[in-house]
Amino acid sequence: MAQFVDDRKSATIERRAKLFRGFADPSRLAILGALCNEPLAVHELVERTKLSQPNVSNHLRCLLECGLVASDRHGRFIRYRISSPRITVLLSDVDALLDVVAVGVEACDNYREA
Amino acid sequence: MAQFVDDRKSATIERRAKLFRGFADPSRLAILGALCNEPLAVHELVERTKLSQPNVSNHLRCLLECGLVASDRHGRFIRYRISSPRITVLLSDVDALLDVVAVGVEACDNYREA
DNA sequence: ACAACATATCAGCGAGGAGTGATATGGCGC
DNA sequence: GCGCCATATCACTCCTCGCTGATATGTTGT
Repeated sequence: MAQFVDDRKSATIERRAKLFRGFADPSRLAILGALCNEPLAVHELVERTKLSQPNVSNHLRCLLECGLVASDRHGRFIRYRISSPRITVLLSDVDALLDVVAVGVEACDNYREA
Repeated sequence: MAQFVDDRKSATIERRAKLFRGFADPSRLAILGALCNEPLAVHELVERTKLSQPNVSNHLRCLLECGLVASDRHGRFIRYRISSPRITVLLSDVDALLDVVAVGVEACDNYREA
């Protein structure tokens, strides 16, 4: 197992933190989760996530820039999809971890209930 | 592969987001990373992460409440350790994902450089 | 009991980011 | 070309969270 760096200013750590923040929002998680099942156009994402259209677009731009999703134009629709299966793996890992720590996480009030 | 829920208000998604937020901070990542290598007392974490002592304590309380770390008193020291190997797995998977998307994540300016 | 060290707690400040609403751009069919 | 639909952009507000500084609690040796 690779040793982890511990200096908070390390570039490695900052990259990790930045990536985690990409996932640390219910709206983006909803979008990513939906895209893990199947590629979808924006208006479909709006329907399923019940977010406003500008909101979805904003998040998609961010996810696109970060390389977490990719997009193809199909007529006047733009279809978004997960860029790598590793994302699905990551989400599954979180669920696995939640099996162990879910109670504690619920209880922790350092973060509000979203 | 399990289907992911897509409604942003789902309890599942909110739990995931909350857990991700636990990891979405350089300071906590530094602490967790250090603890992945070996159990450590607070003052040792302070040395390695170069964070202030109250700051480390605050993060540790959060991580403890969330069940991500555990603690044992040894004399006047309190030794903290990772609560589950799944955490190490999660961190490794993030690094794996970063191998693919690191460039994009660096470039994305929706989040500042921490 | 007192001094010294280890850790925890808390209030207050400051900054980053999520959501909204209005608006702009772009492609399609008639 | 003109509406219409799909998507993107932007300014603004509110709220949340991380850090600091001062202080409290706790433990060990002498």
